Amino acid sequence: MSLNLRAEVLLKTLIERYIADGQPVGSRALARQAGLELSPATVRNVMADLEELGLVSSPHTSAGRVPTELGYRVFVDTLLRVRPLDSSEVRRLKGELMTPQDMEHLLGSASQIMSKISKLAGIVMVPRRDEKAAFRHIDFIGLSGQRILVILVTDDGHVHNRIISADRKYSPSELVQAANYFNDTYAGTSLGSVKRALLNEIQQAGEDMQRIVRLAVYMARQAIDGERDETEDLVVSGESNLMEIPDLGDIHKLRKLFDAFNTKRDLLHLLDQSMRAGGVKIFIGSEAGYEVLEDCSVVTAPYSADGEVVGTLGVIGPTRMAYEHIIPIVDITARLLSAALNLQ
Amino acid sequence: MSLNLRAEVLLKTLIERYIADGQPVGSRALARQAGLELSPATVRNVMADLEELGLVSSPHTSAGRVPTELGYRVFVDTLLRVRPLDSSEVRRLKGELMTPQDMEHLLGSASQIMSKISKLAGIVMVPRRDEKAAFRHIDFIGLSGQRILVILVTDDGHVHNRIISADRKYSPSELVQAANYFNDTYAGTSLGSVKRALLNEIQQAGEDMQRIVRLAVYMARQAIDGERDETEDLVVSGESNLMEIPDLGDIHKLRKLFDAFNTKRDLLHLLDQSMRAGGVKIFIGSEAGYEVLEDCSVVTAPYSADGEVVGTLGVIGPTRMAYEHIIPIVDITARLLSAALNLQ
DNA sequence: GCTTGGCACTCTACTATGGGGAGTGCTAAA
DNA sequence: TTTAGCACTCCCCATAGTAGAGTGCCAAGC
Repeated sequence: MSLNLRAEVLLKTLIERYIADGQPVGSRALARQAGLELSPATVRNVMADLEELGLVSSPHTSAGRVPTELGYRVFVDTLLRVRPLDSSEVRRLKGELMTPQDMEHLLGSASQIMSKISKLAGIVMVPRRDEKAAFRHIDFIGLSGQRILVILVTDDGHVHNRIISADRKYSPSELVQAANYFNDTYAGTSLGSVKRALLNEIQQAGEDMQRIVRLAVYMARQAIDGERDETEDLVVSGESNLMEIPDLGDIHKLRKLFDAFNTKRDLLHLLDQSMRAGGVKIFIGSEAGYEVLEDCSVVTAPYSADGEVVGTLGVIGPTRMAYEHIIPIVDITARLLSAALNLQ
Repeated sequence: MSLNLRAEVLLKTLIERYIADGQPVGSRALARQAGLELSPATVRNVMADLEELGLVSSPHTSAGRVPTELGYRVFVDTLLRVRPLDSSEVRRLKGELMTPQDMEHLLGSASQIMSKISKLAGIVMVPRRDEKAAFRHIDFIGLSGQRILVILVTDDGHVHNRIISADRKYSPSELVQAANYFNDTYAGTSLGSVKRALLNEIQQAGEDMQRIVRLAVYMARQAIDGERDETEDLVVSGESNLMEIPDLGDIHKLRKLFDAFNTKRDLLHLLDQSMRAGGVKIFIGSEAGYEVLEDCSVVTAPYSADGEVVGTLGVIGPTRMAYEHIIPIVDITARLLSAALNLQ
């Protein structure tokens, strides 16, 4: 794909203009705005070339031109100059993310602040509870009947709790003993090894194993293995911002998008994809391969804790979004979130 | 307001018909459907009376009649016969709510199942963390730097955690001692008295108070007093169902409604109102006094734990909703949730 | 050979116009 | 009190016409 300078300038101008007001851009307006001293007729010739290359298209014969997904692609890859973030916005981001709070709130704040500044929807993937995370502390607290509240704390400051039904009622002291055994034996070990060790213990100990240990093992396994609730893996904010965007006017498509926010599966896959690559990544329209994201773009960036990438965050909006503004928002938010997490 | 039998039957038929297909109902259709052997002309006379009473209105001269808010009010208060829930739906509700799970998940399930069965939006108010709730257990876990993770468990099985910054770094054994002191001294006391006792201790102990106690007091106060996060007081599900309802077609109004779901304040007030009255309560359109709920109705019912009302749940949908179906859904869900909570 | 002005053409958006249909209110008769 | 009849109103929809924007192409100009 070889574009001469003039074609590039015109494509860039066209897309900027289209992003600004959402109307197809005609040759006259483009000629005036590009600052190239060209007549509309010449611009029309160039447009014909760009159309042949699949970078622009026209909705109908006598409308102006509109960028295609490929056009946006070329734009963000080679023509776009990102605009550094306002210092006031940076301050706002820092204010939200640099106040000490636990991970859950931190991710929520990140999502919200992105959506507020971008006026689009913010998404943050919750880090997978890694098998590498170290076990730190467990508590067993008896509730009524045979129900027991298990609280499991991992080294990254995550607190998981789950209610389980035991085989019988246990006394408070039994529960404390069980917890103590556990905390003494496994503190600092990774969850993965805890799990393996538990399997061993169960197999070797057999019948003569102390009941209290068996209880501890049983409960902790439930807490560690507990199926992950996929709907809690993703934090979404500002969805309703998308309702005011005329590009996404079709209420049925919008509904599907909102369902995707609730289901979360597809979005998680998408975010997962962008975990590998460092830095900001942009998915334009159907590129991502998800039908619901038609007419939408997703700008993502991975964030890290302790020097290791643990998740991704981003912004979802219409394909026609102000990329030069959104990209630094996502970028900076990812950096600040990483910084905040590294403190923990 | 005196309605004779015939007028009542016609009003009831009109509203049922309007709820079913959303079109203004004409005299001819109404005469046929009401089963009263009346001519359209007679029906027209009755309609004129009902219009005078403010129970119906017509969008324009030659359209049929449509119920007003007042009409709906009379309908739900005096004309409506609720339809008992399908046994399959009851089974579904029981299946969701009778599996053991902690309160957080329970409320989420209740909200979701209501929205699924009603195909509208489900809302569940999270019980206020009552000062009457008893303190059960506290844990202090050191994180990096001076950050400490406080885990507070109350008698109702609620787990609160919060990260606080201490004045210096504390060793694990210091933290364990602090927790022990705390658990031994206050277990079983209500949060309210804990708070009062803490204030006393701080004032009396002065300088000679053991540092470890002071730490415990400080941290626990932070955990107990911690400002409540209003956005976590309400669980909303199935919002996107509302996007498919033609009555709420105006995207701007819908947007405002969705914002209300996110802000949650107004909805919480509304739910709070209906806590006092027992049983199902219905708010029709602007009756509730919230602009965003124009064209919407809210069906609510309080739920209880240990014989005391602790919260409210409900369904939000268009004014033109199938009340006779929605009411039992909300009613039964509230009962089942209460039952599930009483087990805890 | 690229650029430009000119021109015919196309397509949309908006407005005006005019039936067709549904439903009403009113009146007079049963 | 109920009913049939009738004139009237208003919406909905299809049709037609117009103005405007923008295109593609051609031929002339630099």
